[in-house]
Amino acid sequence: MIETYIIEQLAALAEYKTLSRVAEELHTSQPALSRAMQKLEGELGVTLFDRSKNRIALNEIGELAARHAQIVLSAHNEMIRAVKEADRRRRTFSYGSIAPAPMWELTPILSHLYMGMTVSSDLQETEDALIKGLENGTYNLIVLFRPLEKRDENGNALYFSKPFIREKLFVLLPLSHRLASQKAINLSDLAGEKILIHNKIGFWYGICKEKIPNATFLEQSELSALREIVSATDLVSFMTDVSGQKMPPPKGKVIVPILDEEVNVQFYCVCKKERAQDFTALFSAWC
Amino acid sequence: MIETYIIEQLAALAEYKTLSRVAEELHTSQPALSRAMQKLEGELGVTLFDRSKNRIALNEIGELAARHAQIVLSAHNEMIRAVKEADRRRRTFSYGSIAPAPMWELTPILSHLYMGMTVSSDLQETEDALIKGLENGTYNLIVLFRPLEKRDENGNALYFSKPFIREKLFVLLPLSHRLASQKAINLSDLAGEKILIHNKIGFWYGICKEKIPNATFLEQSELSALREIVSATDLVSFMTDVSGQKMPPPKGKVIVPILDEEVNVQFYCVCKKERAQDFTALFSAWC
DNA sequence: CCGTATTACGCTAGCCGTAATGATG
DNA sequence: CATCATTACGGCTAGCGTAATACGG
Repeated sequence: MIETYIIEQLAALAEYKTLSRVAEELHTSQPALSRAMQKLEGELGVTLFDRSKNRIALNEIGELAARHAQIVLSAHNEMIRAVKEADRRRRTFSYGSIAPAPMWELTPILSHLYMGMTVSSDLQETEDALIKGLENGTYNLIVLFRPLEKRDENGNALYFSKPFIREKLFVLLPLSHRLASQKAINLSDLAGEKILIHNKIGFWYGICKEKIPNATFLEQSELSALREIVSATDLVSFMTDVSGQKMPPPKGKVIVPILDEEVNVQFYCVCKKERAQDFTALFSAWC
Repeated sequence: MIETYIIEQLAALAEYKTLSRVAEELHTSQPALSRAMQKLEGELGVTLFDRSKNRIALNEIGELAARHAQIVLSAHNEMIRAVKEADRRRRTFSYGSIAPAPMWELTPILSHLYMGMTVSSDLQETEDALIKGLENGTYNLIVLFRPLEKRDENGNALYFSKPFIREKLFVLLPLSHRLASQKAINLSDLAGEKILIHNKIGFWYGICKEKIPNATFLEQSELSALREIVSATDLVSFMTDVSGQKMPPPKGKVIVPILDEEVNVQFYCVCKKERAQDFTALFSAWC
């Protein structure tokens, strides 16, 4: 049985060539290494080094041993990595969302429900990325804007979906805007406009770009900066009913509802069917 | 850094379930194991066990860790195996031969030339098995009955072949045999005979079976027993000029040369081209 | 109670670092 | 003589085993 520290030293010797260099790299002493390499040869009963009085070098078998040592160390490090990763996952509740608003609601609920655990959330622009994350265990839960109905070959549901909050998109227009007096508009009415938009709003971003022809989108990822620019200019921008509760809409703008069905959204919390019962407490937290 | 003995103990715990059982299997004490498992958790900073006061069991992450431990141990054992195997190979000169006679000559030469090394020789019936052994490193050298001319895609010779001894086959006939008075015969003349034959004579065995139609071969693998039976019966059998030097032919038999070219053999020592220079001393040992 | 895990405690084998030695270019 | 490996030596710690403790079926 070869102890790990010796395997590490052997691999390091193959890399750094001299004991003194290895001693520096591994923060130990030349004599310690000299002894360890002798001990290694003794345990194996095999000569691994060409030695002259003040020079040591791996021989052919020593090189072979060092390559194997590297393999052992890789397995060793992978073991540590995997265990720590598994533990980290066990200690964090991780979910992904297609839009920011559900995260504002869900994270406080989860933090309260799973006390002592870290709650981690990701915003993703596509459903596919979220489903993939749910499948590979990255997410315990995902938030989509539709229930997920996929079934296996026997017709059994693979996922459990639970309605969560609704969210509705509005457009913010300057008072002087040609559409400012409308009761409601369609996204297509904004064709050709210059529009200020936050680029970290999940699926909203794609929907808006898709449904408004020929618009120029001025992107901004800093929320506070975005609000300042909205206030200071006559540019068109967006808000939702949920974001309106979080922060007051800027003065001097008209808030006009949008008629498109795609931006009047019911969100759903989705988890794997077999884990649904683990989340009963969570799913009964809103009703 | 997790020392090997702890990894071994973790893997053993997964297998044997209780510390006391592991203590027996690994020839150590319960307390030593208890401490080591605590130390392991401490180093990883991860809880690996479900504990009650007098019971310990791997939890989910512990099981994961144990599976990885098994992988590390496999790599570890493979390292030791490979190094010892490489060392064993380095200490033995191994060659294969298509027939026994070259071995009688070659082994003494090699033993003398490579003093301190073990000389190991295999008798093989087919050229293919020998060439394969030369390619995969099992043999440093092989003895065939022809030079090996194979070349790589650039027309460079892959092998170096050096003529070795010659050997010629004779048939031993009882004085009363119908062919006993012939000066020489062909193998085909023995068609239909009952023939006593040693089955560990490499390629001779196949050649004889092939060239003598309808003969009945009585096989014997013990050389001394074979000689006794030859002496005591009127069966046909074989010898060669080289085997005749090793031991006197039995009395009461006629020794008749065989004319077939295939049993009048020039042997060749063959090694990989790139190793030919390692064997210059050997190849100049006969000339 | 017997089997099991853990804690307590003293021992010591083994590993370490410093210093000395020897060789080499 | 600067650099490197090895040997010598004393110190110390980490792991050991025994014994004691505690719990559970």
